[in-house]
Amino acid sequence: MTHPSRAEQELEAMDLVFKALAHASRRHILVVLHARGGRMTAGDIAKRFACSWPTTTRHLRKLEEAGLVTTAKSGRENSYLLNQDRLTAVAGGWLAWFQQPALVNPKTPSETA
Amino acid sequence: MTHPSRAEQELEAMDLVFKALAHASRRHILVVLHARGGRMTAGDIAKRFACSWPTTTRHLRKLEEAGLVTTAKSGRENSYLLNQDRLTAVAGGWLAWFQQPALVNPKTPSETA
DNA sequence: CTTATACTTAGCGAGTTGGCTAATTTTAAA
DNA sequence: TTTAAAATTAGCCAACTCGCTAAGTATAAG
Repeated sequence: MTHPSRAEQELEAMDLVFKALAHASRRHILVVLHARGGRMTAGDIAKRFACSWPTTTRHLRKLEEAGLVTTAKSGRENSYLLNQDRLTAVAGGWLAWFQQPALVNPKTPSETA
Repeated sequence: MTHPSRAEQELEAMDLVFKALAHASRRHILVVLHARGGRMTAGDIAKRFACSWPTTTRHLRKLEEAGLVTTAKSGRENSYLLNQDRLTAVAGGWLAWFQQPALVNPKTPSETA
């Protein structure tokens, strides 16, 4: 195949989102970013965390790769913008599955495969 | 300190849940489990996945440690039960944060620290 | 031009993850 | 009692994660 299908891209995208949410520091960054109105410079974010600035940069990179934040450079400052819609759409979308009733009968009499 | 505080326990619990959700196979197990009514044997789960049975067992162990499934042994079969409430409470609870308005003014004139 | 500021990139190292096969355990069937 | 089935545990290994420090880049200030 020459290119991944749309469905494969979405699965890959979802995987990046959940992997991004797997670390407490990254979840924390998103919360702080939201609390501060959805926009902060890299320095303001780094200042608020115990880990070193390069470590924070790498966390931000993963959030960016997952599409959960975008960057906007201006002068020598680099701002990060929360992509709230994507967070709630992807993670919330997956989670919403579990509000739905089950697809099949829990215990069918003909329990084939 | 002799024991972790309640808040620390909850943070630790949330971390286990999000780490459990970080792998596509584990998310898939939860979805299949829900679709089949919330209860399946280890064998039925293992059959539906490409990876080996021991690998699936380990995924199930992580889901169990996160409190997302519980086990019920009966004879030589081991059933896994979906803990749907915990999944939606913990993951959904964190996500719900982002439906709330921001805590502080996005761009206060006195941009201190 | 030189220096400081704001960040990122490079690269190291300990620890974790996730795949596998082989071996073991437990219970049911013959 | 022997054999088969269901599942887990043990242990190996390559790959990834995430912390760090040091070095580099780009822009603004002096």
